[in-house]
Amino acid sequence: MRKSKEEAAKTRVRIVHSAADELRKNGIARTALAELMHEADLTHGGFYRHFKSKDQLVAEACAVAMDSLIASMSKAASKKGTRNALTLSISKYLSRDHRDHPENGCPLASLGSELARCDNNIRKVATDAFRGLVGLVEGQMELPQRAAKRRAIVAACTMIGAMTISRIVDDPTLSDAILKEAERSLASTSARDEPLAASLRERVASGA
Amino acid sequence: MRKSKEEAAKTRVRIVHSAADELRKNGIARTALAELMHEADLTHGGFYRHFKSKDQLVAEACAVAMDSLIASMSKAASKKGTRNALTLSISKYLSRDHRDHPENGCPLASLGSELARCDNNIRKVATDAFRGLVGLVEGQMELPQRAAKRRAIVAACTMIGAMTISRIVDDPTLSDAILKEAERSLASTSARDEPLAASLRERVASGA
DNA sequence: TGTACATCAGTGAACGCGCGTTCACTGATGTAC
DNA sequence: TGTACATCAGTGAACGCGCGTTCACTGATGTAC
Repeated sequence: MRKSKEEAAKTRVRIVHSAADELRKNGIARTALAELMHEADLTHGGFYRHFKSKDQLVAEACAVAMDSLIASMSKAASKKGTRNALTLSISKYLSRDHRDHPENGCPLASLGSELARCDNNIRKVATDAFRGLVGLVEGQMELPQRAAKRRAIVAACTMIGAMTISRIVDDPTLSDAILKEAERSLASTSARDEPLAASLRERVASGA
Repeated sequence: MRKSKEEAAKTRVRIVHSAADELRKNGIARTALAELMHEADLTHGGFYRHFKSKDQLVAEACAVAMDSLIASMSKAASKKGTRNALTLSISKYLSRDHRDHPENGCPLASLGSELARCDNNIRKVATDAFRGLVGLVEGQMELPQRAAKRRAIVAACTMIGAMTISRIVDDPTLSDAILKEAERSLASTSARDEPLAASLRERVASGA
């Protein structure tokens, strides 16, 4: 039955990926190791050959999930068109597709309140994940570094909060509005002329 | 052993309140009925005399929790001083005290990601809770109703997101910064002259 | 108003299930010689 | 290069615990007459 080291390494990766999906879909507490191992075409007994605990897997899966989100946002940002990179990134994050597919999305949005009660290791990974998201946004702002970072922190919180709430809300119209309004509000966050642009955009949007 | 209707009604309220605390402190999945009944000085067997399921209790506790948060924000907003009502409300929400005491705070922040996976009844209550928070903020804005509502939705998401993340993050400096930056960013949200004020505030803050 | 009976709030034990973790086992891989 | 043995990835059953829910019971309250 023993597998080669190479195969074992692949198995490990498969477990982490299936965990990343299951965790974001069902939450930490409701994700069962047996189910997640089955998803990776394994029986649950073998789990502890690869990880020392469920918590360790959660930490790794969280890191992988955020890396993949950031990669997909970066990819979206590099699309050619009239809109700038930051607008594209934010629009990707605040999309209905993201809302409707938490299993491929931001772990801070799908696991946020649970992460706050996790062990130190997981919180460390989650902190890095947040820093990663802030870094992405910050890097796409056309602003001096300090101001960019400060705005990026708030923008990331708005994105995470809006995504979380849009999934809770049972009224589809409100859910859509949350995403749209957050996107519009953040659209101005990148521009150096933010204030005026935001003000104008809002007047146009409200038909005033 | 039977208690009078009056006493039974008080017992019920006690259970809901102890649930509101326990749930916000430990999350939905990790809150055990036995523990929460013990907190209300009861044995767990009597639970089903008052509620038909844990989910029903979660729904009621969530509603009570949000009502109490909104009351405390309103109270904070009515303090005399130079700062306006909205600024005071937001400052109350984004306080370190709120961050450090989830058991008395916003259920959308402490339970957010779990609520997204709850049953319809709970999500309905959570939706009302969100609308309540938006309503409070909206009502304190000195803006035409439509614009106020649109900004209030985003402000509420930013507040909830910032509070959630500030509790996850393992770096106290970053945690404080998240709250502070969100507060500063939202400070301008109430004023009709938002854009310019925000811009000036930011320049002053960054020492430019 | 008093009496007899039904109701039901609260108790404490038990049930049953899900799930994290452990364990004995298998047999292919890795390694020492 | 071949051989003997150790290692260990993966299996499948079992353990043990936590917890939501149920249940028989108690005795005070509520109610019908």
